[in-house]
This record gives sequence, C-alpha cells and structure tokens, in this order.
Amino acid sequence: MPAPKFTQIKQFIVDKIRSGLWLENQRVPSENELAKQFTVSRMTARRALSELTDTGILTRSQGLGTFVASFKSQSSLLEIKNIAHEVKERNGNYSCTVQVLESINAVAPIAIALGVEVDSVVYRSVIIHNENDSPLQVEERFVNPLLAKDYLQQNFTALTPHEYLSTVAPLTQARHTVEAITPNNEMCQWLNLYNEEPCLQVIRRTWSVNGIVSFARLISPGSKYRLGGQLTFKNNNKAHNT
Amino acid sequence: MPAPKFTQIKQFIVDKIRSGLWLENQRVPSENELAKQFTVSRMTARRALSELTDTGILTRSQGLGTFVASFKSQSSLLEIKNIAHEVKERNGNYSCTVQVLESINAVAPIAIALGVEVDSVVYRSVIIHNENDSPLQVEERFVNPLLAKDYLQQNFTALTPHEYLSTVAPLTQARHTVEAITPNNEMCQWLNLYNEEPCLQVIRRTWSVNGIVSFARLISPGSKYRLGGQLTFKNNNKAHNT
DNA sequence: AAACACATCTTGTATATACAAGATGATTAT
DNA sequence: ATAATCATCTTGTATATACAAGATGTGTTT
Repeated sequence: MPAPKFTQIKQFIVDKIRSGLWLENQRVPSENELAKQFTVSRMTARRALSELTDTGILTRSQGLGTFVASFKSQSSLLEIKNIAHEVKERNGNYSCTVQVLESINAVAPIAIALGVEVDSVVYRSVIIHNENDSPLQVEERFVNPLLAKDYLQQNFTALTPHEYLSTVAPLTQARHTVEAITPNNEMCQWLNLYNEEPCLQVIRRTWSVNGIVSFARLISPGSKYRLGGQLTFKNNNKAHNT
Repeated sequence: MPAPKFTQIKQFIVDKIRSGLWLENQRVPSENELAKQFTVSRMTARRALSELTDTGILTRSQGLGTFVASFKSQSSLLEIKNIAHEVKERNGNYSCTVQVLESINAVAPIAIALGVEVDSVVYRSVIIHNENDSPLQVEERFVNPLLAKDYLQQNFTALTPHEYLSTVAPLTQARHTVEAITPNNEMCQWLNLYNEEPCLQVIRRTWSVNGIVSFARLISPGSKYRLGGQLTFKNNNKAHNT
C-alpha cells in the first residue's frame, strides 16, 4: 500500500527544502500547478500545502501564493517531559520518595501564585525523583485544597501528583518558566549535593476551570539534567493512544 | 462577516473543553453528528475536528471516534526567542557589543560539534547583548568557515550572526539544549557578575544542506533571564508575513 | 499622467459524493 | 458455546464543483 497522495506531495516539497533547492521565502508551486504535476485534484494538492503551513514549514497568502517559511527570528521549542517517562526512555531505573506531605499556611508568594488568601491553608508535597537510586529532581508542589481535597491521602509512589491532579480537576492551561538558581541548604541535602551546584528550576502552574490547581517547582542539578529540543524539517508523526 | 463555519465548530468544541463540560478522554460528537447539529457538510465538520487534532486538543482513531486529548505526561513546550526581539518587545533599550571576532584552531569538543577536523581553522565570535546598557546575554559562536567564509567581515551590530548565517546558508535544522552552569571568570567579566551566579546556558546547533553551519552558546545570568512557555486551550492564530 | 474597470491569477470556504478501512455489536452457522 | 459473517458505525482518502476574496497586471477612460 503506497503512501497517500497528499503525503507524497508533502514529502516532495519537504525534500526540495531540505536539500536546499528551494530557499527561504521562495515561492512554491500553486495548488493548481501541483495538482497538474501530480495528476491529483486541487483539494489534494491543497491539503499538502495546508498541512505544511500548519507545521510552520510554509506560509501562505491569499491572492499571492505559497512560500517557504523564513527562519529569521523564528522561535524554537523545548519540551518539558514527564520525568518518570524520561528516565524509563533511557532505560534507567526510576524510583521516587515522598519527603514531605503536609498542610501549611501559605505565605504571600505561595498564596499569590495559587490565587488564595495569604495565610490560608494549602497542601504541600516534596517528592524526590531518582534515577538509579540517585536523586535527579526534586518536585515541590503547592496545591489548592479546595480543588483537590484528598491530596494528602494519595500514594504518590504509584501515581505522580500531576497524574492525580489531572483526574480530579480537568486541566485547561499550563504555564512554565525555566531559570538557573542556586539551591538552598535544604535543596542541597535532598539532591545530595556537596558543594553548591547551579540547578535548573522549572516552575509549572496548572489551571482548571475553577482556578489555579497547583504550583510546582521542579529542581534538578545542572550537571545531571538538561532540557532538549529540536526544530527540524521532517514530517510529523501523529501518535494515537486508544 | 461572521466567522467561518469550521471556526465556529472549533470554538464550540474548545469552549466545552475549557469549561470542563467535556473531560479528558471523553468522546466528542462524530463528524456526522456535528454536521447535522450545525447543518453543515460532513467535510466542514471534519475540518474542525482535524484541525483541533493537529493542535493536540483532540485525538482521533479510525473506526472508534474522536476524543478529548489526555493531559497525562503531555510534554509542554518552551520558546527560545531572538533576544533582540525579546528586549524590544518589553520596551527595553537593546544594544550589543562585539567582544571577539577571530579565527582559531578548533580544539576537540568544538571540532566535533562543528563536524570539522581537530585543529582546523574555525571562526569564533563573542557578542554581548545588552538591555538598557546592562549585559543580558553572551553569545559565543563557532562557525564552520567553509560554509560562511565572509563571517569575520560582518558588522554584527547591524545584523545578528543568526540572521547573517540564515542568508548565506539555508538552514534545515536546529537543535537546542538548556542547562544550568557555573560561569567561568571570563564569562563573569563579560556579564558583569561580581560573585559566581548560576547561569542559564542554551546551546544551539544549526544545520544546513552541506553540514553544520555553526554552534552557539547563549549564556545569561539566572537572575536576569528565564525562558517561558505556555500550553493553553485557545485557537492558534496564523500570522502571515508577506 | 492618473484613475478606473476588468481579466486572471492566487488562496479560502463550503458542499456533495464516493469508496476504503478500522472497530463493534448482532446475527447466523458450525 | 464458539466461530464466522454481516450490518453499521466510525474516521481516512480523494475528487469535482462552486463561489468568495485578495493581489496584480492590463487596458481603457478620464
């Protein structure tokens, strides 16, 4: 069974660009030209062009034509993956230990980040994620008790906090920031760091319909952890989980 | 002029999910059901479902149906933007100074990263990017001289290295890693750091048809710079630059 | 020379139709 | 009871057609 026609046309265009034959901002054949060239209908040629436009490889302009997208000042993307999956992907031995699971009174910055009143009760958990029994990441999480009231009763060695929270409050949004920080004493102990090593800190806030569900700090030693990402000119594979 | 029909259907679906009425993994109406409900053709309803699938909001499975995508272990994305644009976007005063512009003999790690022979000649530039005359980021770049032979003759205060390289060698791929590092003495001087502050380091390798064009280290003090990103449930706006 | 109208290219939206192919449950035959 | 068949739902691919709307050059008129 051959590849669908629109896929063949996509591949044809991507190859031209990858090989450098078609340069940035250069015009690509119109829908009608491609349709004639590949003896397909205009709608099929259109589908190839549209999908490549959606992935950022082409840009289109009504009345003008279709062009190879420009790289200039194009923003690239980095992935933040689930740490347990990441460890398992590289065949590491994943484990985690729950260090703290408590309810505290929120000081101002925490309260503001969670959208609750200062000094009100919030839940806090600290979990250490290990790769081959060596600490790789500390996850400190503050949770809005109104939106996840059974949080403290969970067994987080079985289900990660993020997975649990996904079930109790449907998430609608997530925001991240990444920065380099100096770990404090407590953090050095958790991460088993002798000297103060710079750490990568990811802050993740997740939102549901009813407000901010939780607020997490993911801290990893700079020598052990890095974020990766790439921007490439290949067909995107659509994965389906049934 | 009202919004196109397929957009209205997309909005309808996104609203249901955002409001929490349709939960993760829940089934959404089929193409035929939506077509009947909105009195449009099946192809129009299909377009709405397909586009939401491409953006990761829905998942589809032939023979089964269409479902609200799961958040579980979903990887989120961070943007790496052009630093000059970033400064200008927040109304800062952008400037840059060229510290180093030379040709050197590549030591092993540099040569390997560039895909050239050890000890062969490569170009090196160090540029400091300032926001309001205070150093925000150091860009150290190693360039393959075969693919950009006029690199040393450029005026990088007018055109950034990345922009220049885009014109001489069509880029086909880019790869990034982000990590937290301790700056060395030289770097502290460039960044005007008195005490050793953790820094965020982005390493960017760009590829063209003929090989690796350049290899850049972008280093910013952790207190001044962070990467941000969000994952949200809104319609994506397609911007077109003519 | 400037302004207008027109033809013609482009992409964008929308429909109707046809068949392929995966999943599922009900029916039927063994 | 088990297995095979079938009908029917779903999504996936592909085409032909129609009109809308943006961009551009070519005449024509003023």
